Amino acid sequence: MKMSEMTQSFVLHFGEMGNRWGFNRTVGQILGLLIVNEKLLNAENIAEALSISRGNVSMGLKELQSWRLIKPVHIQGDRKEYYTPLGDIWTMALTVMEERRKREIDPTLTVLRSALLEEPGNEKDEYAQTRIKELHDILEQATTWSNEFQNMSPQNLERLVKLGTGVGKVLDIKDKLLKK
Amino acid sequence: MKMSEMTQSFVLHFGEMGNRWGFNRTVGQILGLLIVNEKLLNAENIAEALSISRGNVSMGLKELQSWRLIKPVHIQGDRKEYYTPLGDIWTMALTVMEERRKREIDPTLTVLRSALLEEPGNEKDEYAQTRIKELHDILEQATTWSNEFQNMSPQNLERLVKLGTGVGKVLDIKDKLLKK
DNA sequence: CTAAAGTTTCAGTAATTTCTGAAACTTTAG
DNA sequence: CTAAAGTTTCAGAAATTACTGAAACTTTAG
Repeated sequence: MKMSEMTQSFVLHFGEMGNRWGFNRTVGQILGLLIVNEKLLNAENIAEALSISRGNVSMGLKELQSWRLIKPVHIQGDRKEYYTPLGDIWTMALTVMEERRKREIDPTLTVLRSALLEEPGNEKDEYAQTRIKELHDILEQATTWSNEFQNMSPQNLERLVKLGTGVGKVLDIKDKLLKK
Repeated sequence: MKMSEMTQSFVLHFGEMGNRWGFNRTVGQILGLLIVNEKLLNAENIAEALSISRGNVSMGLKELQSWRLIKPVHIQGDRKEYYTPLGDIWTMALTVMEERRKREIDPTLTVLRSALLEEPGNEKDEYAQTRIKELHDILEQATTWSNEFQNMSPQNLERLVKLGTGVGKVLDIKDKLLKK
């Protein structure tokens, strides 16, 4: 499993980026490798290609599965597990979005909600609660929206995205509708 | 600068969350504290309230300014700098979005673009490039979209968000309109 | 059922990130 | 200009996170 120079540099950078995207460097590299490789890879291939330990690969594959980004594939007559990305790039992007929401927004919402349930003890607390409420409302809205995305048909989703710089137009259309 | 119990627990959790949102624990705590406090705070107040070192506060304030989330305020006749959140919660949410895009998506796009410029050396590279192109297109689209958000008028933005679960419906309706 | 092939776990170690506190630097009142 | 007040920097320490590799575990061909 020698990587071509292009793949090599892509995978390396993808690892760094994975860092920012919510998983660690090696997990990012594994994902990059699986995305960019047409052939299925097993844990051994991956460890060799990335020069990381077998154990680390195992952890990484597990994490990527928990993100629902890859899946194991059995090959007839071979005892090894092979891995492949789950769905096309579009699906993966949506999945990453949703998982990040779960990991970043949901826990914050929980905290904010419990703060809002408390009885303010004084004016300072009252001020605090109004700010917390604002935060809460925004995050809740973001959640609603993210769900909307997940449930939209792929075609509609694509059309919405293609609308690109025309998101504002959607609003105009809504106006026209309401006037009828 | 003693925090009420409510503030205390909010700030602590906000620190943990800040972690996931792109800055470190103390930076998150500082931001939480500034958001939830009506009164302006100076570096000393913050260090005391959070029991962290003066130097660390200085670093944190610097980072929050680099995120364009807070600004220093001079008070007549006081030599200390005071700090306050920059803009309302809504603006801050947009700012965080944009800054994250800059830090997460933009560098990735750069890497992908340079990979696409290379001449594929064989079929494997060709396959890799098609996947990389797909990724590139999605991230570019996301960027376009994020810009759209930033530039939208606050009213339209609010209306779009309020649309909530109705974004899909608007598309359906658009279809009907176009058929006429 | 056995043993070979493969995978996962986890304790210890390595690498990275964050934090402290003292020294260096900057600003301004007098 | 001086010194007091305030801020920033940064080297080293502490805390956290990631990685290795060997041992434990699981699966399956025969």
